[in-house]
Amino acid sequence: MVLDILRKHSLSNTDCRRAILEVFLEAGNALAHHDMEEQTGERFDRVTIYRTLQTFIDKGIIHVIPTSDNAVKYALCKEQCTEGHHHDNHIHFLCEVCSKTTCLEKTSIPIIPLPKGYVSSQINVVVNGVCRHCG
Amino acid sequence: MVLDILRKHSLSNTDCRRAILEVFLEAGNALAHHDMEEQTGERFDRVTIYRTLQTFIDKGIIHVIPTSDNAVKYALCKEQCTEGHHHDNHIHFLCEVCSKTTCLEKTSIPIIPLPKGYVSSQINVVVNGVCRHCG
DNA sequence: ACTAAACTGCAACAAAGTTGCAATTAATGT
DNA sequence: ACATTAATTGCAACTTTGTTGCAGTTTAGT
Repeated sequence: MVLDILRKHSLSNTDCRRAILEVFLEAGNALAHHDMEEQTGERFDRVTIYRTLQTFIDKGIIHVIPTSDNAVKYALCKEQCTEGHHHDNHIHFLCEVCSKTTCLEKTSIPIIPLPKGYVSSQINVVVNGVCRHCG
Repeated sequence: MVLDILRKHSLSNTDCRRAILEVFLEAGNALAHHDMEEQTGERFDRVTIYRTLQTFIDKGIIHVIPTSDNAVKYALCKEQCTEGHHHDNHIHFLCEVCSKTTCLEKTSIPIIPLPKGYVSSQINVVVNGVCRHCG
């Protein structure tokens, strides 16, 4: 699984990359850099984690979520994303109780009417509230 | 104008508060903490600016915009906002050319269908693209 | 003009993110 | 299996962003 992802994006198979992908796959929700340090058992340097996450973004493996609490979070992309182009047009949900951020893959972003002269290239929707598990 | 705002929210009239409000009124778009330091001519301490911005948020004078480039930006609220409760249910637009963030006051946030069990309390929509002036 | 409360600046700190460089590790061909 | 090259990592140092406590100053109200 993890190895498939790395091979598919022609990334070399290293400890850190494997560990980070495993954490993403297990978590199922979005994670911050800080979470990554913890979840990998402080085995890797902060800098290495930053660089690995950046590599994954560049390759279209993960995407950044602009949360309303201004913590940068990352989540796995689905199939559609490729190197240089992300297509994560789903809604993100930030639970106020458990403060987990999840991708609502099945919801798609509605068409938003913009004023004259504005052209949209990407739309980010972050919904705050109470999630399925905490409600 | 500036004095009216301060009086209306029973805030005392100080140099820093006046300066910051003036910058907001002149700019018309959202500004980051860093912009504030610059625009006020480095006259005030970083800490004072942070605290002033926080006071304005608490009083419902400005609101925070969670932008997709993960810089915290602030913009003036319209009439509806009051102490403790913000009602900025408009869309924010981040221009990829001039990188200015603007509030699209006249657009309102569409109804977003959530999966079963999710309850929404606030929705943030940030549209990236090219704005009226750069398009 | 006086006083209490509010506000500001400073110092010190913590957290988040970046860069350069040397040492290590992975992938390749033989 | 092994040597070579290129990619990756860890470390040190640094920048930026944001926070806290405290002492000195300013504001609002009498």
